[in-house]
Formats: sequence, structure tokens, C-alpha cells
Amino acid sequence: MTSTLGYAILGLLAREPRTGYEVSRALDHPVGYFWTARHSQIYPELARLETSGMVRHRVVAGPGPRANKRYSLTAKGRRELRSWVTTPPAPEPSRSELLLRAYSIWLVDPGAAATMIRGEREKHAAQLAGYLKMTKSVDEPSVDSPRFGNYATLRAGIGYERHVLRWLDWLHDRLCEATPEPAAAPESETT
Amino acid sequence: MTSTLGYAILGLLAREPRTGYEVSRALDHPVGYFWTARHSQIYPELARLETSGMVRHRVVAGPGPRANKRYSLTAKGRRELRSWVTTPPAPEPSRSELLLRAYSIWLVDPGAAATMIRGEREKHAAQLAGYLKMTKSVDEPSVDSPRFGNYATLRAGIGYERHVLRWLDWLHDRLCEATPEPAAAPESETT
DNA sequence: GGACCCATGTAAATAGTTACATGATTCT
DNA sequence: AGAATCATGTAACTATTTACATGGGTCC
Repeated sequence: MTSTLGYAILGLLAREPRTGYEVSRALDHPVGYFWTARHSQIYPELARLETSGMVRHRVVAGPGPRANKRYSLTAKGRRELRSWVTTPPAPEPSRSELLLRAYSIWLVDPGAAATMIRGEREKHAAQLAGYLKMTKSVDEPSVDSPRFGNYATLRAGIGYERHVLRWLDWLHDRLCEATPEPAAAPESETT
Repeated sequence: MTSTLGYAILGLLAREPRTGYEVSRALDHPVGYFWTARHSQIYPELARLETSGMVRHRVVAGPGPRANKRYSLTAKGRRELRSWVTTPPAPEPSRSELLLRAYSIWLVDPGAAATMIRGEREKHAAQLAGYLKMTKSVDEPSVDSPRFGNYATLRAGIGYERHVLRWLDWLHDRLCEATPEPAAAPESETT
């Protein structure tokens, strides 16, 4: 019984062998955009994956007081990952603190709300700009290349951020229409 | 120290008093689209909110063996909720099993992947259709009406589903181009 | 009579975050 | 000398899910 985090790790090791620390960094950086975990969750999970025969490790030289373990995918792990990929995901509980705030936004002063929304807009615009920079350097990989996984998820990220920005702008407009003293309009145009 | 779930509940009680069961249903249905919880989490949370003075309850008549408690927001609870609404949300860990699968999609047969993607497309198209039906019955409420919270989050849901559908269609196209035997194209056009 | 909705709770398990712990190397 | 990065682990806590438990009313 492999957990979702387990499949996230297997997906990384299917590309190349990594140490726990490298897995940890990847779950922060590229795959962290759709699945995150801290190292305290990763090391035990790697051990579990090893006992169930999905991965194996080899001790390699490295700095630090402890041995560095480089994990790689086994044939069984690859089989498991493959069959998981095409099984339809169970309905996912969506959680958004931003939308939860929007649900209660009618309670507060529109000006104060607009300020918060502008702050969010900036964050999402920055995120989108970062994603767009990443796409520039690569052209579309073939579907059987590992890079296709990165490319497809990156495209999803770009589409998502654009959607959020449009929604944020719509909401900001409504809030400003409601305020007597008009707040500054957002000046960036990264969309 | 109120939890995010706590604010979800306060946001509901700011509209009207509800029993734990009614809160539970709401956290499944309208607000469940951006924050979910099971009743086993809700009843203890209501008790916590009561000890911290955010809500109070009155026992009302009802069926079943136990007393029915109808909870309502206190002035303190409303104050807390208001101030939370305009504080910028902390960076949220995004989790999507669908994107996690996409990250490893290069490992599998494009035809099998396309079948899974078509299944997802159907689910998201149905979700979008449901959202669109909801908007038809209402016109845009004023920003200080509780219905504005519902309307704003509904618009977010519509934008989100449209984005997912576009991405799903793009991915499906790539997968079909890669397959020698062409799989059926999606026939719905709810976008 | 059985299925399903109303209604409220507790217990146990899993998932995830934060904090504790240690220590080498490289950069400023 | 101090901070950051490399590197691996455990402990404690919080959040969330699944399962257990009970029982009335309504619809077929």
C-alpha cells in the first residue's frame, strides 16, 4: 500500500537516482508546485518504500557525519508507478485559504479587502513570471521523455496562475467600485 | 488560536445560526469546493470555538436521541473573522494527484493515459456544468451581501474548471498525436 | 422491513508540520 | 567567526480520515 507521497518519490527516482536530501529539494522545487513534503516525512517514506521493494539504495561518499544513501527505482517500483499513473485519481479535497477568505469578504471594508487582493495579485504575478521564464528555455519535449512530465505540469501551473490573476482582477474591480475613495489600480501587466 | 477550519465554520455562522449537522452539510456542499471537513472534525471544533468565546449554542428541539445544538456567532467571533479575512494567506502547499500523475505520464502508453485523461475531462466538464447552472439563477450581488461570498467563490470555481479543461484537452491532443491508433476525441463542448 | 436522511458524538489511525539533534564544508 | 548549504535522522504535535456507536423519522 503505497501512499501518494510514495508515488511522488517514485516519480522522481524514475528519472534518476537521488539521495533523500535531493528528493527533499525536488519536493520543494519542481514537484513542490503540486506535491510538497518535508524531509521529516521523506526519510521514513524512503525506508518504507525500500521494505516494500519499490526502491533500493547504495551508500555513497559524501560530507556530513552520516552515510549518504543514493536511492534508485527497482523494476517493481517502476511497475507500480506505471499502473498508478493511469488509474483515475479519487476526488480530491480542495483547500484554498484565499477562497475561504473570499467567502467572508462581504463582512469587511472593501478598501481593506482590495489591499489584501492586490498583495495576492503580486504574488501570483511573480509566480506566473517565474513559470514563463522556465518555458522560454525549453521547447516541447516528446511525450515519452521525462521532460514531458515537467513540461505538462509547468503548462498546468501557467494556466492556473492566469486563471487566478483574472479572478483576482475581477474581484479587485468589484471591491473598488464599492469604495467611495478609489484605491490604486494594479499597474503590472504580466498576464 | 483559531484553526483554518474554525474560520470556515465562523464564515458559515456569520450568515445564519446552524447546528453541527448543518455546518457539516455546508462543508460538504457549497464551501466544500474550497474547504472540506468531516463531522468528526466539526463537532470538536465547534466545542473549541465555544470555549474560546467565538460561538455560543442554544439547545433546540429536534429528532434523534441527543439534544440538537444551534450555534451562532458571538461579537468576538465576528471580530476575529473580520480581521482574519484581510490578513494575507500564508503560502499554501498545493496538492494535486492529477498533476502528480502527469509528472510521470511519460512512463506509460499514451493510449492508456489518454483514456484516463478523457475520464478526468468528463468529471471536470460535469463540475463546470453544475457551477454554470448555479450562476444562471442569480445575478451579481452587492459586495456587502453574504451572497457575494458565494458568488465570488463560484466564479473562481468556474474559472478553475475552465482552466483544467483547457489543460486536459491540450494534454489529450499531445497523447493522441503520439499514438499510432487514434483514440476517440472528446465530444462534449461545455467550455 | 429496509434504505436513507436526520443528528451527535468518540476512537483509532494516518498524514503532515514543527521542533530537536548532529556535524562537515564552503562562502563572506 | 558566523551564516548558508549539504546531509540524515527522531520526537512531538496538529490536522484529517475512517471506523465505531446510537437511535428516531420518513419513504417505498
